[in-house]
Amino acid sequence: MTAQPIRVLLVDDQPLLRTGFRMILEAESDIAVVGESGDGEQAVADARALQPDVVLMDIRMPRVDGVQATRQITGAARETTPRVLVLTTFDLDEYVVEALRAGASGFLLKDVPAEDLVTAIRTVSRGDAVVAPSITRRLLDMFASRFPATDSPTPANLAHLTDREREVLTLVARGYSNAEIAAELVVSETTVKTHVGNVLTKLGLRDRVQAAVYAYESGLVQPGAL
Amino acid sequence: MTAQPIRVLLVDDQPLLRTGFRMILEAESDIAVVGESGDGEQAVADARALQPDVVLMDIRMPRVDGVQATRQITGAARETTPRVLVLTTFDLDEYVVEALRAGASGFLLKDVPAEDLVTAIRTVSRGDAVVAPSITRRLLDMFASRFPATDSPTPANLAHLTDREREVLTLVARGYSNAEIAAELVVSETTVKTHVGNVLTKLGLRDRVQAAVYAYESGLVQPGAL
DNA sequence: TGCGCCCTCCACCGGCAGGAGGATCCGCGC
DNA sequence: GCGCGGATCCTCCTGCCGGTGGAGGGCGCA
Repeated sequence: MTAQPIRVLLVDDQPLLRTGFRMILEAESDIAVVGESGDGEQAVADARALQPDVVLMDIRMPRVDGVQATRQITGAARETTPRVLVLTTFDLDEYVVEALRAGASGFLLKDVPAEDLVTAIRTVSRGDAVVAPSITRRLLDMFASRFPATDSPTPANLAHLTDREREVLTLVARGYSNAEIAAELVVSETTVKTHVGNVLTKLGLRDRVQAAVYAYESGLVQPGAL
Repeated sequence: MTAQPIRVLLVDDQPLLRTGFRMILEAESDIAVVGESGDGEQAVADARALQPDVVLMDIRMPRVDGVQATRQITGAARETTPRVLVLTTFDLDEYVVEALRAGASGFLLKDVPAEDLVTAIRTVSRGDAVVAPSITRRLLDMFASRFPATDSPTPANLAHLTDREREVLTLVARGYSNAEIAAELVVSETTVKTHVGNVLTKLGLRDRVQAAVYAYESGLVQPGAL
């Protein structure tokens, strides 16, 4: 695959498991196990010293757990940040989400077939991500529940707004006053008030606070887009 | 694998592509292509009539596009909802997210190796999900950026609020007036105004609209939780 | 050409919001 | 006991917001 073999660091508190993985991986000509770490703290140090391409990381470990170790490894601002492939015994959501935030490039269950493991390592080393199917399912579900909005891209009422009104609404939802919106759109404050009034009437809302809430709830604006 | 073969419906506006996929799939003994649809509208009808286990759905199509068709197929409240495996030519985020919301069980790029395609169909038919590695990468990135929450559970400033103030803030973020909040909390409106004033001062905001926005942006309240 | 929709702007007015300033009560820690 | 912070309540005042009513200009469609 590559001229240089993929450098892998094994991190697990069970030596037996590390040995098992090592045997699987060393059977592949393009993969080289460059080290083993027994806990998170050592893993962080080893990752720094050995500069592996991929870190195979158990999530449950003494001292520093896998999530924290992942955070520290991926957080290190270096040229070549190792990719972290997380191993979980159970597909617990909490760990998955945490590790994700920590910057992991993938998740596998420990009962992964040897073949899939090596494939996953190659995938991750390329910069792509890999997630066990059963975990993917949950991820997608969480994702879908997070973004339920577009089912009604324009919740009926939103469609009744003119472009200008929708534009004003988004600015209201940023916390702008009428005067600020007027300045932003280069029109008079009176005009802004007209638009805001129309929005409130059309959406059946009372004041601009409810309009801002509506903007978020309808998906017109989304958290983080600020 | 199963006694009954996996029933697959092919949806793509290019007949040539359908034929190609059909040839690949029919070489597998546990997979049966039960139909082909040339556009989204027909796909919805076929899915209803043929009751496939898996729908292989192109995203770009005339009339009704793949996202809409997916929504209608997965949205149909029936015993056995077909799993939808979406095919994209490019790994465009927009389509992926849209299809996700629509209830798709997976995403593959059209240049997927034949072997991976059949594996994916088997995975999806089991109820698991499958996503092409390059797309997974993006999904994880979006995920991580979407849930920065735990890193700063309380964006510093939020922590400075008292319980009562935080309570008032969440009600402000629901679009409640001071009078309504007073009624809800069974205190006088004056008290509410005091709390709101404290919140604005502590968070460095100007008015309740900005407070509502802050509540959403900080994650104190979340869309859909209404 | 005329109708309708949208964007633009104005004046007037009532109301709620938010700031200033001060006050009481309670619980907690020194 | 005393101080401190939080929750509760009050008045006065200013200002922005939102409602009402009206008006002109541009653009598309019948």
